[in-house]
Amino acid sequence: MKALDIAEVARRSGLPASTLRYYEEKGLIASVGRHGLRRLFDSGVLERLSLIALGRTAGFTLEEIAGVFAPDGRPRIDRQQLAARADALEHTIRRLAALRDGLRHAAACPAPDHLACPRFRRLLRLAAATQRRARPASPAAPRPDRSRPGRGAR
Amino acid sequence: MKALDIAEVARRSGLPASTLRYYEEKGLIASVGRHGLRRLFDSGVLERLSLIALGRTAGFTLEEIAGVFAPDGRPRIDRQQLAARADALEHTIRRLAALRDGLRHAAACPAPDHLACPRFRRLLRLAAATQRRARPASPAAPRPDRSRPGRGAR
DNA sequence: CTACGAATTCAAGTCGACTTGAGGTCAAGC
DNA sequence: GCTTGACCTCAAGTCGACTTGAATTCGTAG
Repeated sequence: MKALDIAEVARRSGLPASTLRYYEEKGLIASVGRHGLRRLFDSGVLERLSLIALGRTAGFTLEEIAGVFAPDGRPRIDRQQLAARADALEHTIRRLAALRDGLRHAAACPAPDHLACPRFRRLLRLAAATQRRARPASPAAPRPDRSRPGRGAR
Repeated sequence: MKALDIAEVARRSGLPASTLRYYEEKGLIASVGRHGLRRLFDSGVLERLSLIALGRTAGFTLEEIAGVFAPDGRPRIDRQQLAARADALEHTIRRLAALRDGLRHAAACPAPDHLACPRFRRLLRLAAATQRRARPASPAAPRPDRSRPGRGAR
């Protein structure tokens, strides 16, 4: 495990350095030391960043994600809570699957007004029924695309 | 289709009136008229709100959601774009499924440190690989729960 | 007709997650 | 040993999505 400087972590993770500093400040990641002023990260931080990204994709706040790690830094094992989150996630996944089907159908359906299409309405109802006070989720649309590392994609 | 006042729509949709006004201002919904100052909504707005909620769950911004509706208010049929969004969503769903599996496994796995568990690491790698600049997603965690209409969720 | 309470408008505030900018430091190359 | 450029800190700004509050307007019950 050789130490990586922030630029290297940024390059490998695709996150801007500012975000890495921010994450450190929030206690989501930790640097193993400094070289002068400069932070040095252990390469394990990359794995951790993957985990964080994953949690973000699932809609957890940074605080919640931080809560999954024990103070010592390793993932904490509150089996009960983990299972609960998995269940909630399952729920979200189902809603998203319904939306995906709805979109696909809308893209193919010849009906001029989707709201008139029975199939579409069924999907809609299903999705609405599945709904249970969910917070916004996320990454779906083809955006302007400021992809590369440089600017932080969010 | 009888006209509903904002309180009724709020009650039935579970959204606070302030959010409904905000959505109207943003062009996501429209009132069919006024009774004095008071907005009147057509009951179809409820369906539309479901669609909006669904889009939000999938991580679309309000602007993006608004973009899916044609100026006349019905869902617009840009089949190409719809299909693209469905694909992006598919992608997200897969990541979330990986996370769900990871969580379930973590809740069950006897290994003291999940990062040491080969199965967990595999899921992590998979998730990291699947990752392609995705925006935050969402609703997953069991929160403090300020459920009812009153306070807006999120 | 008056009072009450629900709705309205508009400006400002909040929250999470970052980004930006000004001004400072320091290790490495020349 | 000096310059340079990557990094640093800290405060402030931004963006999306709403919420809150003050001041005002009405429809309706009494």
